[in-house]
Amino acid sequence: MTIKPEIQLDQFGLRSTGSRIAVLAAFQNAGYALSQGDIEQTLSSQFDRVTIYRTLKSFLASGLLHKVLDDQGSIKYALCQDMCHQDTHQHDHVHFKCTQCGQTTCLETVHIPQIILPENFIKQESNLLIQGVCRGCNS
Amino acid sequence: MTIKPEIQLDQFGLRSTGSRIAVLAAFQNAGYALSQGDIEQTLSSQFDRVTIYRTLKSFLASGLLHKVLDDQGSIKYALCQDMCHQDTHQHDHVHFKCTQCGQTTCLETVHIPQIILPENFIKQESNLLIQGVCRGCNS
DNA sequence: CTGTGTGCAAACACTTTGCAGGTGT
DNA sequence: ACACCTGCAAAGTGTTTGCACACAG
Repeated sequence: MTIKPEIQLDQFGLRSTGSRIAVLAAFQNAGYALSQGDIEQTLSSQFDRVTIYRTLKSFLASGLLHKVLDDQGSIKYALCQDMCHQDTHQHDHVHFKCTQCGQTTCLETVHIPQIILPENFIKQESNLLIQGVCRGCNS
Repeated sequence: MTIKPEIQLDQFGLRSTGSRIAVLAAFQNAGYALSQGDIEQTLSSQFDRVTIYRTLKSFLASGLLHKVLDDQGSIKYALCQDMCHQDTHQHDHVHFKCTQCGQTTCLETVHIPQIILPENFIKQESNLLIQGVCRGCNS
């Protein structure tokens, strides 16, 4: 189920403003990762481009969104899930980008296996992007 | 050991020109992933910025380089290794980006484990970027 | 000689910054 | 009331395209 944007914003210590509610709702509706450009289109320029950049930045900082890597270099964002709260995050899931529909989704159920690094390397964070054909396009 | 740029270019069906030799040599010397900007700096603007973009593009197309993801969205490139030839590629190794020195290296010896995707997802390619502290900086 | 690569100029796309005015709490 | 958010303008950065000339094979 989907939490009402105003409430979720409040939970993350963010003020409820028009643009924030709209951007958050866009993520909730999409269900997949969005870039700044995607959001601008979705909201059909209701809000200034700059505002969206700043909104994304504050969402990232507050822990409402996490970054999703892309093979084209365009950074995308996705909603953090239940295991994530303002401070504790849980992001070891796999991201899947479909080469047909272009959508990048979080596969919450698929986790990044533990990787053994060579001596003296310290791991802090990891990102796994798998590309291929998604369920919807594979028919 | 390092192959002479002219010979390697020829092996991949590319003409030997000044910029291509210089760019390829830059990758050989660096030993880690470079972005367009890194190359421009390394070659201290000996060549036009546009030429470098086009050189990278042709290297990618011919299979001499492969893309390396970055958490900032700036795409980097790294030399393909021995297992790679014009047609057959082998890129299931891990990329490691050091948060201190900023270098992204290919950990050729660390492979991406097999991931089991949900029903009906077809995997074509995968990219694993691990961030942390590298051997050199961890002292 | 021929087709491909290069340099320059310009266009295009993406992101950030400064500032004045508006808004949530 | 106050701090924070927004919109606009502008600058900064990264990447692509068109065209004339140069060069590798």
